[in-house]
Amino acid sequence: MVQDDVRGVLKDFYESLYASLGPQGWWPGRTRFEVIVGAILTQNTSWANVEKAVANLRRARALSPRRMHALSIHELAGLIRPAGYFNIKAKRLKAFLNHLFDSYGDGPENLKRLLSRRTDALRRELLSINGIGPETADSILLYAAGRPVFVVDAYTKRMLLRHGLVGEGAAYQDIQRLFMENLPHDAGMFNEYHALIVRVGKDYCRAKKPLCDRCPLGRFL
DNA sequence: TGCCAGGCCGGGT
DNA sequence: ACCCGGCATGGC
Repeated sequence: MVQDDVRGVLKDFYESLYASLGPQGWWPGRTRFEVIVGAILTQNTSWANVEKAVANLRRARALSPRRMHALSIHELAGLIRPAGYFNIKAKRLKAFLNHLFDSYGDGPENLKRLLSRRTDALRRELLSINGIGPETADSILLYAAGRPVFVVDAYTKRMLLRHGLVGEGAAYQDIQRLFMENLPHDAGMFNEYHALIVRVGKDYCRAKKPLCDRCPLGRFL
């Protein structure tokens, strides 16, 4: 498939999804810190379970870097239990907070200073934290820092696979490049595009039901 | 009732 | 550079 076809298809997907479902208003979190917490908690986990964990954190007044940092890893694990993998994820949240406070101090501006680094440096820094991989880092870049970075997830890969735009062996970077080399680097559009893909994946499709009637893209997912 | 959900790490080849 | 087992809850 030639480059212009890919470009047109990616653009058509976006327009079809947006036309049928409208703006999704992501990320579903109130603050930048909450976005980061949600990004870690939702790793291989349904958002419904993440919401329960976030509600627990809110009830415990633990949704600020300082308050969460003050919790023991055991207390934190107890609060995020509904999100699954709670021991691992408690460790990952702690790893992020330890990095934040060690490198940017304990002042109220520490998160703001981290998130104002240049995009490529920030991405590498996030990836260096144990528990933050490519998708989590890019979710933070796009949804917490507002950078024009395309977020790739399992739904994205399935969409491209089922439309024959990539092969089974396609890596995260391959898929991200496909979007970023063929679309304008517009954070608002990348925001909606990823959110729309997830919306369709969640509401209209199943992993073992490749073809789904009612899907805005016809054969999508 | 098993399968799946908005991944990532660590150890092994 | 891949490949794989482990991590865990809740909804359908």
